[in-house]
Amino acid sequence: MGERSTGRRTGARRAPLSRERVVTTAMALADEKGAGGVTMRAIGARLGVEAMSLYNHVGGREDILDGMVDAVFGEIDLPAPTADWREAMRDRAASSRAALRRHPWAVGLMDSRSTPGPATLRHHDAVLGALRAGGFSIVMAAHAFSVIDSYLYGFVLQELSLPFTDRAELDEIADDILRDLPSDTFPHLTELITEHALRPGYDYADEFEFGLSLILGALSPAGGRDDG
Amino acid sequence: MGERSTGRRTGARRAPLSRERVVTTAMALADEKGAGGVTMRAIGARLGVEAMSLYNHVGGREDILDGMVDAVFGEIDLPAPTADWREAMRDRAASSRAALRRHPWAVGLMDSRSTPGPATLRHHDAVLGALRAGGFSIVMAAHAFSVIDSYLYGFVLQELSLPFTDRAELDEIADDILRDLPSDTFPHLTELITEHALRPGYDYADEFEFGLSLILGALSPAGGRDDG
DNA sequence: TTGACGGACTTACGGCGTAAGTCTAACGTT
DNA sequence: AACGTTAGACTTACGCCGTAAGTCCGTCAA
Repeated sequence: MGERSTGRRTGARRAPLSRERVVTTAMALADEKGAGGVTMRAIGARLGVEAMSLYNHVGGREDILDGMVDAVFGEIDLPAPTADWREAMRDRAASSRAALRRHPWAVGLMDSRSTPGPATLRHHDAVLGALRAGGFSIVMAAHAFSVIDSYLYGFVLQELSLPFTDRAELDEIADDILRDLPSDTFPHLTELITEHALRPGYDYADEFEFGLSLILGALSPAGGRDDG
Repeated sequence: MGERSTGRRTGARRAPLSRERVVTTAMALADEKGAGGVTMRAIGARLGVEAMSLYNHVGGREDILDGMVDAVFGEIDLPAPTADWREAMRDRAASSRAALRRHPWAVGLMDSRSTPGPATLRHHDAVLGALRAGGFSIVMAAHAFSVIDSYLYGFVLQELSLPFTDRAELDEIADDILRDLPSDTFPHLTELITEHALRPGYDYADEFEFGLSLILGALSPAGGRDDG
């Protein structure tokens, strides 16, 4: 049993594991192979370690997923408390959307996770702080937080579940749908596709701005629909 | 090998399988045990059949999940084309939210599914039709559809990922958070919890109405922020 | 009576998360 | 230098999972 050594010498140790390294590796794996690629064995392989060794540093798979979601919140720029709450919200929305698009698995993970991590809590606290600094009462800040975040997450969710990723795929899918349907089965859908989505400059991502402006424009610290 | 019979007699046949029966059973399973409970073996067991028999009627697990999502869309009341587009949108939002809460696994499934089924297409067509009937142009209808649905899905997503389900759990979680934190680590979060969420009548579900009214109020066929 | 065939059946494979137990190299103490 | 402790890796094993492949039987048309 002399060949039991795995090849490493006493001097050439591998970097020590840690919860953070495990979570980071899991994120890289998810970015590359999708949420389904995150398995204990795959993470271990990346780190040059057996799956079971991970249990010395994390509580299990669920713990890793929690860590991943929290890490995504950690990547979002915190809004500063400023009088211009609209700009603060706009910046935060852009930063959040960028993070969620960078890690497309994050939205899907969010709805099954219920214990927020420290970065998540810090993020939420900063958003509330920015709204309070903008003159919102506690109740109105809660309202504003809820609308903005709902819109943000919902938009990204839809954006990510579109059956196409670039223009070529859009054209292909549109053709498929139009060919299958007798053209008047779903007249408004057909209309939308032919006269809007297939037009040269169309990009669903552009819709984000419209909705965000609509919401931010309608919100005000006073609670009504006038400008604050 | 006489005992090979599984007990059924020639006369007492079991109801024949079908894609629809498989999907319906899968939904019941998901409603009861969560999305994780939907396995080929579990569905088969419910139907008194081995897992592999399901493959005679569905394309595989993914096909079943597609069918489940489409079935949820099928449960949503279709908006009628009417001049009062705001009421139509309000009714549809309520019906959608009810369906998504009845089947909490649906939102989580949506983001991994990219081929919409017939009920989904019909639903989308009806919503577009209601907006067009309300006077929206194609482009504005696309805008309106996007904001409303983003808000809707995002709200439900947040609602479902709350770490509590009823008042007692809220109190417990709130206590946990407040106890763990040195009270000024996340001052605005602390403030929100103690002075708002722990108040007697608080219920996060109430936030839905605020955001929906804000969005519907700000929308108009003309595209501006005035009333249509 | 016979032949075809739809649909349920069994078996098997590779992969999953993780419970349980083992082995080893480094460290603090003597 | 010798020794016990211990952290953190390791192996093994269990019961799940989705599904590819092949078998077997009851029904029905001819």
